[in-house]
Amino acid sequence: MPELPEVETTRLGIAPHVVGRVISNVSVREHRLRWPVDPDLPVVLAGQRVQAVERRAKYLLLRLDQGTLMIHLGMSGSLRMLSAPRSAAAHEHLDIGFEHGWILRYTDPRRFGSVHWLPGPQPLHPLLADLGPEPLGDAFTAEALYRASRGRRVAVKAFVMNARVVVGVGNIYASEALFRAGIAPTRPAGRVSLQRYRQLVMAIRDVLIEAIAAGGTTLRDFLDSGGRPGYFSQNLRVYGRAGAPCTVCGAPIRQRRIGQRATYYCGHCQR
DNA sequence: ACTGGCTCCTGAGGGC
DNA sequence: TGCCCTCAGGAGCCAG
Repeated sequence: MPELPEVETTRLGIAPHVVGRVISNVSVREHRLRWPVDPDLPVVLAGQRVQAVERRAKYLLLRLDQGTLMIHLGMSGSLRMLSAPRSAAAHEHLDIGFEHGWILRYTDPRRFGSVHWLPGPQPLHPLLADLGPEPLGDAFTAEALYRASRGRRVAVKAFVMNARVVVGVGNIYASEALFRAGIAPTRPAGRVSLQRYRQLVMAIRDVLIEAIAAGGTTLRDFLDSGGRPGYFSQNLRVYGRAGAPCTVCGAPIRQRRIGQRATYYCGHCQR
């Protein structure tokens, strides 16, 4: 489900409800996520105040008094704010209850997501250690992409989806950004010019910013922390549009698999 | 060092 | 209505 805009939408949605609040009780109904949830989590979290809600890549980072709660939503995860207790339905694996009565509820049918407790002030968890720059930050530049891509034969789409290159570019927005930049997704990363990487960097930034402004993309089931869908799906130009006319030239949008992921593109506009 | 392929898991949708 | 197959917004891990 979530790509970076959906994670950011979630962050913006939960922060006003939890920052400054003290955790009163935590219940874990299902420990078997991508990695097992620490059985001591309820004891560890109780009594701690939330200082901030940050994001690194697609990881949500809840900064608490004694450390960081690191949450990944995987492919099908979501976080909801509940204003009062409500019995848990299937796949609603974890609740974080606060002293003001609200509950942060984690749901994840496929259980590809994760919840880690990182004790200490500035934890550098192994999962965060080798991540590339944030796509909306200053370190994400065409020059850096160009340099990192020389000699690489991997398809440029797989290249920009590699979290060591740049984080937060998932399957939907990779197709969308490459379309906007006019670059064929199959083109080897090492055979994209600096000028075209400039186009791509701008396109990635634009598409992510627009998607965040629209509240993310709801394809099947994405709902934000208040239970509302995102509206960016109305702005998708290629993703999920196989056979439909290109919005620029009218040629049918094509679909193929790159790196085991569905990829959409215009064979006429993208070279 | 790269690259491609596999894997975790549940649910939805299509074909028959 | 039911069964079987394919596919799904992530990403860590492994063999070659």
